[in-house]
Amino acid sequence: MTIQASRTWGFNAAMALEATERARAIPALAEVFREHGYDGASLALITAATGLGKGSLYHAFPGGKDEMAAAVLDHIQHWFDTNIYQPLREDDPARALDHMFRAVDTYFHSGGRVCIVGVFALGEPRDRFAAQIATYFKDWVEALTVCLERRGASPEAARNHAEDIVGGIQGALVLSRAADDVAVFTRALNRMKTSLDRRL
Amino acid sequence: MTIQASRTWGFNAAMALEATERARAIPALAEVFREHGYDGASLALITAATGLGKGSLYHAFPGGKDEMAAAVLDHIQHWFDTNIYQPLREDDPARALDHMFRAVDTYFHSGGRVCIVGVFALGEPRDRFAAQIATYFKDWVEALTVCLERRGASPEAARNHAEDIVGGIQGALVLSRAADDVAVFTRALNRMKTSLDRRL
DNA sequence: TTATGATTGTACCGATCGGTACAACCATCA
DNA sequence: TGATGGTTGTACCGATCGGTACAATCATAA
Repeated sequence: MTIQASRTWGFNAAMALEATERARAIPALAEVFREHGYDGASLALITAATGLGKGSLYHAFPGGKDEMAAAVLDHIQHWFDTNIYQPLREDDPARALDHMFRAVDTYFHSGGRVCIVGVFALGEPRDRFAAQIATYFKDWVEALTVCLERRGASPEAARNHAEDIVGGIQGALVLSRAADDVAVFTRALNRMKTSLDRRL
Repeated sequence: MTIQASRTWGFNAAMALEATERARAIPALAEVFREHGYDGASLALITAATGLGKGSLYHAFPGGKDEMAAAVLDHIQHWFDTNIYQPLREDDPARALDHMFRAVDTYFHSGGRVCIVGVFALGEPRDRFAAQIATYFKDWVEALTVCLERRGASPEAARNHAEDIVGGIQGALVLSRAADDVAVFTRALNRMKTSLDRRL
């Protein structure tokens, strides 16, 4: 549709097309990496999930699996940045926090979905994507710290609480997945939300 | 030494030998699975880490990688049970809690070491070892709940706090690994320790 | 309609995977 | 010393890995 039309644009249409093809493949790629990890995401699984043959895949991602995973991480980073970190830094603190918890609950399917960045952080591709992994969590903690400070917490108290929350979310994902029970995640999230009132 | 001597014991010496050979290999196996995950732990890495050839390896673990990983999980479960869960259930609560935090800090090398069970829970071998993974966390939460109840907390408060702590430890391992900074883990652990006083 | 160039399915590559088979080895015991 | 049986190194298996090459295909522009 839009793709077919874009073919007639002329000069740099190829670049735009390539970009939209990449973007179109990323959700499926993310799901494969999320469910099988980096090593477990074989080309066979990837072609099946994306519906793209090896030809198209390596046309869009000349760097192979490495570039696919990097693109997925970039996409996630961008999504969290605009949808969660920015509001935490700039919007009304109470509103931004409430929004964050709702967005996190939705994004992780109430704990039924695991965090790719967390999976990568614990697994073997840790070193390959170390920078992107570190940035994801660092930005989250920092944005949340800013938000809690604006809400009245001292710098150290805000940072401590922010680390507790971001870590708590990751831990809740682990426990929820281990028990195969999304209620674990939901409970943990609710406790963090109420802890906002208890802790200043 | 002891192994050579056990060769002359007679009748069921073979079984004892096999058992000790298994036990001797388990620490190295655990390290490989911890650092590379289940899929990433190739037979090449395993033979290198254990110093055992394929012949010996499949003699001690006829079930292959599956049995090796299961043996590692069993060993971990047993270690946590005797060293952490049992004291939580039976010893003086304050002493058991203090002991738990110290043991956890030591076991995970202050966050430099990752939790194999957590890695398995998030990764692809999740279904294969689902029962062992679920038990590990369930037992931990339950033992900790018992301890907090004996310390005076209500059943729900105890359970909530226990889930927060076990989840918090797992989350702190993720964050610590992502940032490649063990201080993150140490800080989180200290905060949990002090939260014991704040929360009843 | 034909020429062009982007797109893609498919055959194939060497490497490595987990696992098996088996011959050589070695300490024991008669 | 020679026979025995547990132990182990090594060659090999089919399958699959990530990646490459390339010919067939297709929509477009002339």
